[in-house]
Amino acid sequence: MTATDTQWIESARTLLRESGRRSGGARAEVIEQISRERCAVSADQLASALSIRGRRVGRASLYRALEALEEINLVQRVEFGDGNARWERVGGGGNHDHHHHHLVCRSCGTVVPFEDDQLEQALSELSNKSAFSVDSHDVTLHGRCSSCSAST
Amino acid sequence: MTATDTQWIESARTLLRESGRRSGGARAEVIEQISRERCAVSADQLASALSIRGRRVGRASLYRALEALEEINLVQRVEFGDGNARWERVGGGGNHDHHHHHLVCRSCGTVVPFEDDQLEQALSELSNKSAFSVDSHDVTLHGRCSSCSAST
DNA sequence: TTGTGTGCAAACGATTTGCATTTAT
DNA sequence: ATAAATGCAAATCGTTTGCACACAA
Repeated sequence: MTATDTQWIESARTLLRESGRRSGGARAEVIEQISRERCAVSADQLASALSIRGRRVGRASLYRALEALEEINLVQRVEFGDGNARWERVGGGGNHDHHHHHLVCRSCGTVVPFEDDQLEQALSELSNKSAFSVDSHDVTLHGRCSSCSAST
Repeated sequence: MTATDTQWIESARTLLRESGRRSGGARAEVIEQISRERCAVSADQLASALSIRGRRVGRASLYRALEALEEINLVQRVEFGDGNARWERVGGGGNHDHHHHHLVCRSCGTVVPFEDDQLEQALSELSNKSAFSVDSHDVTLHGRCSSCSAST
């Protein structure tokens, strides 16, 4: 577990408390699991990861935990067009937030994160120009990963 | 109806025929309605737009038409994180394809399209660098539109 | 004719909600 | 003590599928 992970977990606990919420077992497990993930994961993936660790969490609690974390802006919900939502952590105070975007293989579904300064620069200028008050953005590149390209 | 709209409709008819499909009434209506839209629309929006014109189309036929159009790459399915898919036309041969991205108001759900060369430039370089063979991309900026910002 | 296209109704599956119970504070 | 958290089961809701019938080629 990195220092940033720990910081994010701390932020989550603090912000949840400050927003008048209590910290039950299920929610704590979801928070810890998300802090371990390095990219967007589906509700199913979270549930099985927890299950494997012997920390079975009810579906309802899982979704409610994600909803709460989204409300305090520590988690972002993303969709890649396959009809399933995914969630990933954002912010949390660590200096290096691992802000990234996604490459999605339209053949096998693999999701790979990437970062790019020039892209962020363009997005930032765009956000300033915009009539909206922009507070987040997401970019998805769709294509075929190298192994799927090979096997065609 | 612009020249580009007409071209897109023609492409749709041709490509559907070439892919061994027949052109029934429902499908034709969906094609015409999408050609009228200037940005991503949900299945519901399409259904009611057609309904208002007195061209009621079955839900199944609607989704099947969208699926067919997506397969021949004349329509792109996008999701903005609210759990509903939307579709919009792409390509079709017109020189100016109106390739664009989206600003989404997280308060009222309004979707506004925008274009930006610098952004496209960054995305294009990124696609070349990537290990994936990238064939499409989408960018969504989330925030609050001016009227929602005002009324808070 | 021969096989697509169509639309109704039923099926699906991810996410949400109702509710009785447990638990944090 | 009091209200929030939990998890089961039931309810939602967008989307898909099965099927009998209509229609294009």
